[in-house]
Amino acid sequence: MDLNDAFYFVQIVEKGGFSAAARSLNIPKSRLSRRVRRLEDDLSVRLLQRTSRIVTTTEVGKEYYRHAKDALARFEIAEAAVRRKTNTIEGTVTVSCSVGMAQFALDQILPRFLQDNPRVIVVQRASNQMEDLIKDGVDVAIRGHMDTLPDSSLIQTRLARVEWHLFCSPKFHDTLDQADDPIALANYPALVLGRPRATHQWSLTGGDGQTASVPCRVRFASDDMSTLKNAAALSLGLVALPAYVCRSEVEAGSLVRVLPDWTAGHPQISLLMPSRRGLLPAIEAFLHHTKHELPAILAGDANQSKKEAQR
Amino acid sequence: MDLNDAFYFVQIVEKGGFSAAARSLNIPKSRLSRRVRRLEDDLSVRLLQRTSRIVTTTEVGKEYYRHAKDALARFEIAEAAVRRKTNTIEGTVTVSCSVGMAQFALDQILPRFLQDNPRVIVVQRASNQMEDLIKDGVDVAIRGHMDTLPDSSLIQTRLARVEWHLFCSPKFHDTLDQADDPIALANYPALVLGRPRATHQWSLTGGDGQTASVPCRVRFASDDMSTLKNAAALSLGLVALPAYVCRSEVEAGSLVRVLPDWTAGHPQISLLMPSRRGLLPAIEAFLHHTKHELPAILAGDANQSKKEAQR
DNA sequence: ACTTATCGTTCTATAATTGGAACAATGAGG
DNA sequence: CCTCATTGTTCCAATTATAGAACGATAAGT
Repeated sequence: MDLNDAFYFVQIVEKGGFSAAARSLNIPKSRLSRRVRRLEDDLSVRLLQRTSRIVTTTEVGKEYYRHAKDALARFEIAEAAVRRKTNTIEGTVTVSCSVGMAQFALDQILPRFLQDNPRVIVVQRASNQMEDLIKDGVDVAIRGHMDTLPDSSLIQTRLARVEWHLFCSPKFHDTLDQADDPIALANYPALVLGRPRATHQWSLTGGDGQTASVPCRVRFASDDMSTLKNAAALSLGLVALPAYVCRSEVEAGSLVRVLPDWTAGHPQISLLMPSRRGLLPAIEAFLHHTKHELPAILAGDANQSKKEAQR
Repeated sequence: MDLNDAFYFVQIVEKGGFSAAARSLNIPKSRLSRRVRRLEDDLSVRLLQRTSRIVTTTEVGKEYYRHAKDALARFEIAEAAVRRKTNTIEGTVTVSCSVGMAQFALDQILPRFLQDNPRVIVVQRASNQMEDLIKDGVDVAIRGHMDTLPDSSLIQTRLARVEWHLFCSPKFHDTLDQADDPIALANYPALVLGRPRATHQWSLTGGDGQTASVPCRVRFASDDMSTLKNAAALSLGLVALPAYVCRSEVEAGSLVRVLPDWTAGHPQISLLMPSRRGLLPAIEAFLHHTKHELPAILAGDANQSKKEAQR
């Protein structure tokens, strides 16, 4: 009974196929094919039902997967325990995050982490669509979300809450009829993140808890926050963005905040991990670093901002 | 990173030495020696301190042993879970069949199977369109078909051949011009299964092998055999249905068979499975049960029919 | 109704692992 | 002090697993 067979099997289940697993592990798929067959022969039961096109896990296969995955996690813990004792923080940490997070928050965090941990390799996957952490081999994901995340199989840690504000250029600000009433902002040209819905509107929350839905006219929609920011600076319209994304522009005066008493959302930023892998020292180190550094950056560390302003 | 190395290491720790472990496992000790060294190289730590006389576990080795033993225990649990399932008739069997088959044949078979196998869960998927067994996780499909099935990757077992007959109500039967000539039935209102083609016709086969194609006028088309049967009983027209579907109505006198010497098709009923290898006992039990019971029901078990008639 | 891309499996020369004997190191018993 | 049995390690022919191409099957794209 070869324990590695179980490992290969788990990889195939998680990656969703022989080829996918082979690519991910950088091994030929002929090996996987043979090893799984041997495992099935040993157990004298079919674990994967396969055609040339798709692979599905049988009832027994699911059962075996659950336990085997658990066993493998223990092995990783065993290895991690040894590495910890030998003070070797090394290995690869794969981090998933949104493009915006990459550009405006992790750009400050990751380089420092790499400096502090010279033997760690970081692979960053910036993407705006939430990927399957396990299938894509992601160790840590940093995501913003409005409501509580449903996925229960993931470990989640709250990092910070951020505020979204409305911004526009000073020049555009002058053209507003009234700059203190949400309703008055209706039907101004809007620069929106992502793909706009038919009837786009801003959901604003006032300082005293009151809410307002302001319909707007989509002038430009993009996945990229930088581009939106530039468009706003060129007076093309109003844009709702996370406060930390626009901080430097506001300080530099190229953007001004519209409706300073209202927010355009305050999502929770969470850190997600698949199961126990977080105990690997390199991942643990990344976790610690991020938990320690990210909230200050998202909140807009007051001291640092002031320092920059003084210079 | 070879997981088996960890297994060998644990054995050596538990048996107290390379030779003892080798004897216990019935493998040469040269293997153990090499594997432990490789494990130590991978972890870049010494796990066992060995002289030619005595073996002691290092501090890190003890730590690794604790976790690795734990992981191995999980693997045993995984294997045990599979063994249990392969030794017990239990688990879930997913059965795909046509709606008609579900209503008029499996309705008698499945309850008995469930009674006989109390630890088995059956999931029935009644659908008139052939689904992808593997993609949809179907263990067993029961299908009727005229010609040989093409799909080669599936295991197929012939269960029975059934006959389709023409039926109508006694009252409707009286209105027929001639009740013994296929040609004379042309253009009577027809109740047809499925979606009717532009030119619908019955393909009839006589007792002596002669064939006839009789065009007909579609009055009502439905996917549901029950509804068609009721419509026929209400004298709405002629209907072609499997004999076993209408047996009780014929015995009760609410339907009569038209052209008793002619059949309207005699499809093969087959049982399909994704693979023969590593069958779960529960599925095997279902197979056996179905092969044993279904042919009699489809053929219209004479004894049982008579018994029911006598009561 | 084609072509194309991708899937899992199979084939075979090649590379890695293995078993068993020989090995040096060690301590027990006389 | 000197066997001698037993320890873990090393060596090399024989076995076994492997990589990579070829393969048949299957969807999707055109």
